[in-house]
Amino acid sequence: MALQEEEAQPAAATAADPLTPSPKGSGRRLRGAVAHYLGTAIVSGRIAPGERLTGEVANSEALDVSRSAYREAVQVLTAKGLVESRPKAGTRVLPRSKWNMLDPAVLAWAFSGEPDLEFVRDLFELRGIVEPNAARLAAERRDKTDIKAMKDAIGKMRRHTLATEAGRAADRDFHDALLRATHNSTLIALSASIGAAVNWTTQFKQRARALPRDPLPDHVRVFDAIAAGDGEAASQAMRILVDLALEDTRSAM
Amino acid sequence: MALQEEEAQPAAATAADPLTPSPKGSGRRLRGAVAHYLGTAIVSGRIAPGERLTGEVANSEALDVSRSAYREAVQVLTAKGLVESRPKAGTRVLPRSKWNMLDPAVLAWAFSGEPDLEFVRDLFELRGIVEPNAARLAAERRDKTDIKAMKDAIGKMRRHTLATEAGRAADRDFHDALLRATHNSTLIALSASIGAAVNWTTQFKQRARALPRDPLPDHVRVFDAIAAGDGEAASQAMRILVDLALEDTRSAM
DNA sequence: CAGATTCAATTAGTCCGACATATTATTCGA
DNA sequence: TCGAATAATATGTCGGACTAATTGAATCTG
Repeated sequence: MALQEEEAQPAAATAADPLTPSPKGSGRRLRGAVAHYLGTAIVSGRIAPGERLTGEVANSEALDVSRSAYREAVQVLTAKGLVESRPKAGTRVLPRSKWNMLDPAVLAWAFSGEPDLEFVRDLFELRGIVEPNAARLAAERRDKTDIKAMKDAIGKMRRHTLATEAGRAADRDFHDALLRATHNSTLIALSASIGAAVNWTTQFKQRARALPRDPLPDHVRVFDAIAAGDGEAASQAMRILVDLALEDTRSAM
Repeated sequence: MALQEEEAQPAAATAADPLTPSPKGSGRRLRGAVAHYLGTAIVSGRIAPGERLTGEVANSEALDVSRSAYREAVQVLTAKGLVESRPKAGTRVLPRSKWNMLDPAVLAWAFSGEPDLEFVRDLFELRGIVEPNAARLAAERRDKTDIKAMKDAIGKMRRHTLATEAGRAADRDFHDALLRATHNSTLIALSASIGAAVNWTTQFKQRARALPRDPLPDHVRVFDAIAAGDGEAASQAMRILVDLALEDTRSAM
């Protein structure tokens, strides 16, 4: 039940260690680890909506952190709509409809374990709606900087395969650059969410050992249309790209 | 500079009172007031990206709150991507591209003052992309509960005008019910954001004394198409609705 | 006996003061 | 001039005490 056991312990714990900040030393801050622990517990369903989580005093000392750190972690969850705290009533998990599913951290928690297939479908549906339209806007508004960013991402994708982390990063960079090229702050805010979907998808396809298609040509087609300023073509190309990605992922499931 | 002055003070403060939780008593919690204060200060641009806000000790005592409460407020801002804190370096405002613009609280802060016209345009663009497609999905997936919720909202819209708060709430309810009818968790998460846009828009049109169009027929058309299960018609009707709303707002600016 | 009211128990909210830790900036030495 | 040890500084964490709000039960009243 402890957070950072004294030193090397033969990994004898029956239940999975609740908190281990990160491999070497202390990566993120302590409260970040607590937030991650509670966040994954909630998103994964281990603590169901409506349930009351243990009181601050008890829970904080069970996790072996100060009440201050624990509370700050809970504030983060509250800010993301996962829980709600009231005196005497305690801290309750809110219904899923209140959760900020598009928050990058929530997405990370959702994907840290076995992600819900239905949720992956939802994210793809969002991509299918947003990205083609975003591509159209990008084609109309992109400036030299945007084109360069996308070109660089394409170049990196060409050099690295999707099996490597660098390749996946390049993929994410491309979609990120595209969203930025729309110069729409709300779409840019969606970049992190869509990036998470893209990233997890490719990783999943890798894991399923099903990498039948080279995604590069699709991306190049989108890029060319945007660089040429052809909104309609960009939208069409992006729709195909997303559809194919969805198909690949579906078949890999 | 004080948060809650002893009692009735003749409002003699030169600078606007930084924190006054809410009219009667203490509506939201203290840290909520601090977060609101800092949040609006950042979103409104009074503290520009890259700037460093005053140290915790100094700032907390300037606001007349404990350092704990102040820190918890900062955690909220951190969770929403507005700031980033590191030891010795202090707490800096992050670039706008890192902000969770779609977070309900951030939207509320953005609309608490004079909202940025460009941002309103961005939100409308998002509506224009998301809502027609959402209407299509809603037409395909809605169940009896969804239809009832939308029907109720339409009924309320019929009874109250948009000049009243009840009318605006009904408008929001309709769009919220529509997004929920898609049964897509990411779109439901967008409901709060889109609702904020809808709400602010109608309010703005009211303020400009320009209420030329009765929005009810448009909404009814969307509802009928969804109830009938006609996705294409629902999408078309919603596109018209959003376009008209955008046009009205644009002319009111 | 049903309903409203008071009251006490519980839990989060706030406060304070101290120490630990991580970075940056500086200073010293090769 | 450059690099490494060092000091200063702001956040991070801790612990305990007290406050305030809310709930649920006991109690009083109609």
